[in-house]
Amino acid sequence: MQDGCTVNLTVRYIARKWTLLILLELYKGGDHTRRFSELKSCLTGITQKVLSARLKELVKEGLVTKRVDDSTFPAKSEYTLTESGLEIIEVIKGMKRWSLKWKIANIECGCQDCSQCVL
Amino acid sequence: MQDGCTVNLTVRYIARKWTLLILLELYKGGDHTRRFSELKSCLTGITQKVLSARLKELVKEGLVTKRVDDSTFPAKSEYTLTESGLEIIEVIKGMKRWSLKWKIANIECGCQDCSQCVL
DNA sequence: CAGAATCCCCTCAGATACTG
DNA sequence: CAGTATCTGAGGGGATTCTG
Repeated sequence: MQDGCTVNLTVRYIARKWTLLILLELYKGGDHTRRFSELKSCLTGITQKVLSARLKELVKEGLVTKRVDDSTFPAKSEYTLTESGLEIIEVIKGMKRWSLKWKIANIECGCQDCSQCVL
Repeated sequence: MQDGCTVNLTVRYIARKWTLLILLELYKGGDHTRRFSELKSCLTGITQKVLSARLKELVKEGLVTKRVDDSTFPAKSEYTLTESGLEIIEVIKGMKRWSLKWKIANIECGCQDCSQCVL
């Protein structure tokens, strides 16, 4: 399986729909932390199922940690970027520089992670 | 469409199955050039249909140029990395460093683009 | 609030066969 | 050699409903 190559795997991993956007939202949050509901409302159009699945994947791969506060009801869930999560943001910044320079598909982009954004 | 974000688009673009592997094969070739049949035999398991489709996409987005030599029969087709193609390889190197450090899914990887490879 | 469970659609990629 | 055409299956993601 050539699919098994490390770089390829990583790229395919973060390219799953919504994954990169979730990472960027966490990066923007204070302490690189966001609640489930915050992510849900930031990421227009995402479904709970997908958000939940992506977060679970990210936790599993160590890019994000999860903390549940059940002192209150309903319980709150907070998700935070880990060290590896922060480091992959740096790689993504490099990718962003490339994409702004070369404009895949000449897309005019007006949303969060472009010229004016955090990256 | 949050999908429209530049970085996200770029990542999803090169994460299509085989795309990254094709770029790496071209990078390894002399003058960053490879023939269709060479790519076909290097990339074990790829079908002509998919190889053809990916190359067409890469040419369209300007990462690769195509040159046809029809002075002979059958005609030969050569594909070469462009400047933007070469630059994205550099970004991919950054991604590779990350993936070797953090090992997505703890995959043991023995193939071309890992520790011993060109990247 | 933060999910889990179903159902459904639809794209992507593989297999195969054909052509200039 | 370098593709194109057609068919098919698997899986990813959307919509909706239910629960601790």
